Amino acid sequence: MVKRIGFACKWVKNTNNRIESVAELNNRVTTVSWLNRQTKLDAEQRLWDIMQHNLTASLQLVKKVGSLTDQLRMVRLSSDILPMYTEGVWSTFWKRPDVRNYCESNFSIIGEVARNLNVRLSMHPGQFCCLSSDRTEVVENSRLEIEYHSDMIRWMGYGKSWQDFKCNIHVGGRVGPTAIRNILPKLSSTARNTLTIENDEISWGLDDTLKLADCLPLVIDLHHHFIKTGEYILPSDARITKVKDSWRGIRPVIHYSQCRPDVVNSSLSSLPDLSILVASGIKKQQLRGHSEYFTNSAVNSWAYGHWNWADIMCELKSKNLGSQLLYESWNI
DNA sequence: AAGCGTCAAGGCATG
DNA sequence: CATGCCTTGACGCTT
Repeated sequence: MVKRIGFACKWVKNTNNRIESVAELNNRVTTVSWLNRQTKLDAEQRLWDIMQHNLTASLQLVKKVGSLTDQLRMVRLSSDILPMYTEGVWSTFWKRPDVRNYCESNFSIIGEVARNLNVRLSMHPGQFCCLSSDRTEVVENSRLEIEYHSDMIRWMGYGKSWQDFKCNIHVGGRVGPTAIRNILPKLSSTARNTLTIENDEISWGLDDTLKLADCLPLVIDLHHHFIKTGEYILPSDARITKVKDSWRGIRPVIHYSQCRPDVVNSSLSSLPDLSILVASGIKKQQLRGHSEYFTNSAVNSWAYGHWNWADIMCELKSKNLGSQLLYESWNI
């Protein structure tokens, strides 16, 4: 069993101590408002160009990750590969048969390469995907967002069996875990095979996501759990056992990040104490932010204990650079 | 070349 | 009720 460490969405390089995006491995973007200012022809040409670029870049990214040592072969693909896929007006572009054919054949290559190179892939619909909203139109839009990801996952040849791919969401919204449970029968089999539920740091924490352990795998975000509760949860904790069991034999994935050292402003070799930080006037909002690198060695030592039972997705500004450093510090 | 304003969507915190 | 923030840069437009 390979123990993996991964990163999210973007490949960067270090140039003169500055983190710099590598264009040919990363996505291009556009905005609805920009598209609306163009002629339909120009706008659709732009979407076509972005689609071509992003699919090529995603393939190159998977190949790049596939060239790393086994334990670093894990990456989250961006949700922005096909911009406006679920937007009210421009979603029509993505229904064109020529567009769908292009997506289908190119995503299929990405999936094939990932499987050949043993790269573990995932995706993560963003904050606007709220399956547990109390507004029906928001739930419906969120369902479409899930199915957008499911289309990409299916084209890549995943979603055929339980957790051959991870598509991670938060509970989101005001209704709570029950809403997630209730909507599952309305989702595609691809979505039901790939969805995972992550605890957040404000509304729905680990105690809430655990209520879904019988129907979906749970992703514990160690940082979110710390921000919400102040706890450095241990691998031996009974709740961790429940999280692990929710994956039904597949090696789980957890998320890991650290507070920004300039916000915490304390020793980098001891565990920050949440209650002391909050008492000193630091807002939880500020503590939510992710650091550039994993500079706190005490927090790293604690997180290391979790690598035994789960692959670790790093959420860092320094992306692949920071996860590589973490791997090097752990692989002595 | 450099600087600045803009960006689909939800929801929470703040005033 | 209205505004700003979260995340976060990348892009396009102006100077």
